[in-house]
Amino acid sequence: MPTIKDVAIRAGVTVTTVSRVLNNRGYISQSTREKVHRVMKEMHYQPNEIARSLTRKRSMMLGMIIPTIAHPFFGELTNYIENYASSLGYKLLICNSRMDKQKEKEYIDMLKSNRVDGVIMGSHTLDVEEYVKLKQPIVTFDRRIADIPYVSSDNYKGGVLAAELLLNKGCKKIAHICGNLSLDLLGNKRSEGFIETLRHRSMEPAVIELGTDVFEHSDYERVILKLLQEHPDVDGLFASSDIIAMNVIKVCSSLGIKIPEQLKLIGYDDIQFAALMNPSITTIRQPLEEMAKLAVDLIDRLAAAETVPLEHILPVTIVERETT
Amino acid sequence: MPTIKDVAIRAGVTVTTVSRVLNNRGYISQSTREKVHRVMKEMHYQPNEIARSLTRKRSMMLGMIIPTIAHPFFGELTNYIENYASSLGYKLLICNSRMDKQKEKEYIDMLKSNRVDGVIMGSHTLDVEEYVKLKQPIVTFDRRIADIPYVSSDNYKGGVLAAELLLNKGCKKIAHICGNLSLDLLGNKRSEGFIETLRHRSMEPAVIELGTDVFEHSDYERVILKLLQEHPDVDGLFASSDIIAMNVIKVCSSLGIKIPEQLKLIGYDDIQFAALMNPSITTIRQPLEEMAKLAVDLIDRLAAAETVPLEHILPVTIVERETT
DNA sequence: GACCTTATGTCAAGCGCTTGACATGTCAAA
DNA sequence: TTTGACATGTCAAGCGCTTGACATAAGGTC
Repeated sequence: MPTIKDVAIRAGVTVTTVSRVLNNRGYISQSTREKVHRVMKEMHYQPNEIARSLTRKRSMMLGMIIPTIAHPFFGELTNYIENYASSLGYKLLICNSRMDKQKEKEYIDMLKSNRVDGVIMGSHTLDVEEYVKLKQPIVTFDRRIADIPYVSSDNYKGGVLAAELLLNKGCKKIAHICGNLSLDLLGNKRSEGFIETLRHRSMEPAVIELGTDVFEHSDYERVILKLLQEHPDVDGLFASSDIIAMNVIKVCSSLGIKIPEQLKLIGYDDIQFAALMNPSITTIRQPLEEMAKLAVDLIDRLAAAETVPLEHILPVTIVERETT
Repeated sequence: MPTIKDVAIRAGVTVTTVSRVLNNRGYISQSTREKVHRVMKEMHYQPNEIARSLTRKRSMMLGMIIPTIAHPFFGELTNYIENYASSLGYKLLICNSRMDKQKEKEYIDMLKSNRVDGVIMGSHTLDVEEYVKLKQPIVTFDRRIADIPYVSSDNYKGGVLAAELLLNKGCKKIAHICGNLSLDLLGNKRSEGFIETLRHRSMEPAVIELGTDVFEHSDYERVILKLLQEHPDVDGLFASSDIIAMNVIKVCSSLGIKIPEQLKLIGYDDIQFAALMNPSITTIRQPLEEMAKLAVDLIDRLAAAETVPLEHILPVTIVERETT
């Protein structure tokens, strides 16, 4: 591959001159500029970004750590993040932590070594100090850690909305299935909002907590089956993610429980499949695209040494479909 | 951040010595090695991978270009690729081309500039010459271009299996919905295998081709609706992807067509949602994990200047579920 | 004519790391 | 004592690019 030096020689100027036209700095005559450009074309010159990163001390690279990109929620989120990041000139390095503490740690070290300009954390098995020792700008999804800026949807409000809709639909016996509450995630507020709202109406929902293993769907089905068998009178259910809701539909179908006639179901996230499911899922919609943009903007501003507010809670909306 | 020089000074040796212990080369006494390691720990030293990439002329970075990571097929594929790549020490840069020729071109340039060690192409809007000018190792998914190695499932066989199953189930009027055949993709062989098998039995399926826009699901529904209305007697349908099959289920449900009683449906890919759908989808399974590993291995060998075979067609299996 | 401004370039150090070439010391065998 | 084989380090060039510091020349202004 030709280097800047090769271009300079061929164009009959010095590397500084070539660098100047490359970076639009200093004074360069039109004719020189054109000649340099022509030579670059001729030689198929592509500036070596690695070398540039080294001198500029800026890699224009972002790291993103998530449980797995195969999960539709993270897939959609990452998609938005990559789209927006690339429009700002950033590249995206993805890291599937698989919710493994060790891997998460290794990825953090790797990202540091690669001098990424910032990291977006969507996987949270680590303790506070691990984050803090990271010197790069960080933004977190759905978790508040020390003084690291975070982005989340209004989880509490989402829970409230779900409760109110089930109540309005006349549900008498309500249940809730949520992820593992032992992880310190803001997503847990969905459950809080939901439960507290019901309690205001003197109702106590049956609550079931799932394991931390995002990948084991068969486990989901087992737990849901148990819930539905132990509480056959349940007529309203709030699942803390659309994936869980999909599993509920599946189990109900096998049990012959009709949705929404016998059981009304609400999910959370509004991933694309919520609408594609049969029946399509009523859900609490997170504004994923805005959340993604916000996260990238925060990193961008942090990288420019700006100080940014810590808390970024975006509004949710309820999307009514066929399950209610 | 401390540099190798800082470590050297603090440890009372030269940078060469530190570099040697970092890379395990040459002779280093146990005591020196330990001292250096201790100092690195103390200073929280992290070797600058950018600088290392520059001298080694090896970035240990792979680029992956796909239409969108939000699509579950690519999400799952990318997940496997990242998992395996990271086990070999590679990092993964993702690029969502959105099936946009211009973007695809820009990403290719970007990856070249960043001197990635290889690129995995899963998005194919570009013409042959664009690929060939790329000097890095490339591997392609589902497309044969010049002498670039490619990985795909046995698409033709998949089509045959689907046809045979529908026939065995006694379907009399069969239809097929496929992606856009104008793109030069190996996936088109699914349709070939399917149609040719039916013709051997003197049947001619109704075939509908979808647009190239992977993102416009509402378009899918419209087309499917039209097919089902124009051919109300269709009792067997092969969709060339599970996503399409999901849309079919949705439309059938709205039309009151019972699956599998009135219509038997087969998808392709076996993405996770195929099993989660209601009814769960019978589908042709691609061995995604092996395909992912194979692609990474190919890149790895290409990067080591090995020559590798061009064609890598992996076997498919049919997974029977509730839609047949 | 002296001085300033603007235009157009060149020089060379430095970013953090690797590595071939070279020096020095130690020790056992001849 | 000499020699050779290790063992343990150091020197310095180079990877490709950026950039502050420094020429040089051409016009303008007073």
